[in-house]
Amino acid sequence: MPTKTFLKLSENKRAQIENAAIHEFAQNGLHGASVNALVEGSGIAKGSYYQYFSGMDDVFQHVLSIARQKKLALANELSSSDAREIFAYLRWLFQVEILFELREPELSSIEHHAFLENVNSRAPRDENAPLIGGPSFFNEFLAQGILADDVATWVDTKLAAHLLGAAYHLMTRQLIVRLGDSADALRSGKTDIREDPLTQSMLDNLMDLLEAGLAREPAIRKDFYSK
Amino acid sequence: MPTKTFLKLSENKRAQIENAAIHEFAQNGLHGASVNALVEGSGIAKGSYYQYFSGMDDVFQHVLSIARQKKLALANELSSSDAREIFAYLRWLFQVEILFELREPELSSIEHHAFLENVNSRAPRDENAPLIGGPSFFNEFLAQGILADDVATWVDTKLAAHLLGAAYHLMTRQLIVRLGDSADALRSGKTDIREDPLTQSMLDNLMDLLEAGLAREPAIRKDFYSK
DNA sequence: ATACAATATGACCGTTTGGTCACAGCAATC
DNA sequence: GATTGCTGTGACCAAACGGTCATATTGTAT
Repeated sequence: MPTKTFLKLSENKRAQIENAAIHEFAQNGLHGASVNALVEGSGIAKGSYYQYFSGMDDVFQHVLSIARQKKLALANELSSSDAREIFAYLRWLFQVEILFELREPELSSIEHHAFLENVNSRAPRDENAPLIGGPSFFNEFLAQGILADDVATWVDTKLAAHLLGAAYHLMTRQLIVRLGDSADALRSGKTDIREDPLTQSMLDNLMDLLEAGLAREPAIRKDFYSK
Repeated sequence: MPTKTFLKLSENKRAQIENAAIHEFAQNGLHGASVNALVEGSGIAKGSYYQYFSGMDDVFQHVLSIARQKKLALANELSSSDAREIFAYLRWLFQVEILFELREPELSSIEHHAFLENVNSRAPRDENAPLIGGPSFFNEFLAQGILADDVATWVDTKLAAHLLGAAYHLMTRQLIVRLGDSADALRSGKTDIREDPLTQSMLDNLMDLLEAGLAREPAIRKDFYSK
């Protein structure tokens, strides 16, 4: 984490440093970034930089925490109408993710980088943080779903949690591509995402895919094939 | 692609170079690898290396093609009993992927790196290659499924294709972790994956998740909730 | 005004990076 | 033996890398 010296910095100076880091990491991820680029982008001396952060990892973690903070704020802003039902909650999660990607594309990119670079490594995950979209998050999510009788008991929660995690992290960009021109209205807030027909129809489709797989007994499913 | 000089090399020398590259890329991906490491691992002079390849990308593409080749060979080896039904084919795909990860973990890692680094970048995908697991592959897969009446017509194939792609690339390692000790028997070939109860039960669960979402009319689904 | 601590600075360090190139070795042709 | 063309080599390059540190500047307490 940053030193106390950094935390004492003036608002705009800190913002300048953070924005440069956000820009760099969003483009190149953690592994692709360079300290020199971070420093030059910040407009301060290199020595100062090392007085604020212990190294690149430190900066990345800090920026990542900013991203998560902002997403949390956005999530609070977009209150969910009926989060009790578990698939309504999942749908709400995707809406938050879409809005976050639209409004804070760089911070969103950083989160994706963090997720993917974590997946990529064979190192054991950090299970300590029950983060939104993290490895243990959807596990807990599904466990709750079973308790609430929204998810079928036969579902292998660990397996399904990974499936949800993959969908959660990899689907958003595709959804946004599909939004096309109507993305602008969502980004600016002119359209409420909860009432945007295109978004909702895509989410209908996606949620149907997921919900059908999670909510039903396979024996019952087999009896009522669509064909 | 490699120069003709490289293709004229003796078997063991070429293998030595390729193995070094495989090792390096499996560990660090394309972006994390270094030319120097590739050269030193190969035991040849740097000048020679640049006589074989135009640069790191070139080596990576070559190694990637090796990986795809080997996976194809493995796929041919593991003949599918009933590939006509589309979900049986999907199940077979996952089995191939599991075996590939078990028997050629480094090549598999390279493939995953290629996929993830591609996802990560905002650059447009290469749609020219209808590769197994590639962006257009599952699209075509689902289109066929609809024709064969295995997939419901209401399914948004592009959306679902991305979901399948995500599952395909991110689930395998989790599946293998869950295999635990029985992985060794599969790796050595002592157990046929098509008859391994643990594998099949996990695939049952995974396929149920996917199949239920893809095969059924949402209206029908809603009538027959498991609860 | 003085003293002392906290902060800011960029020149500088050794290392590693991707890439080149003049030269050496070698086999085939004349 | 001389000539030619292909292959192999590692010293060498400029640039970039992460990181340090003596020094300069600023802030604060006395």
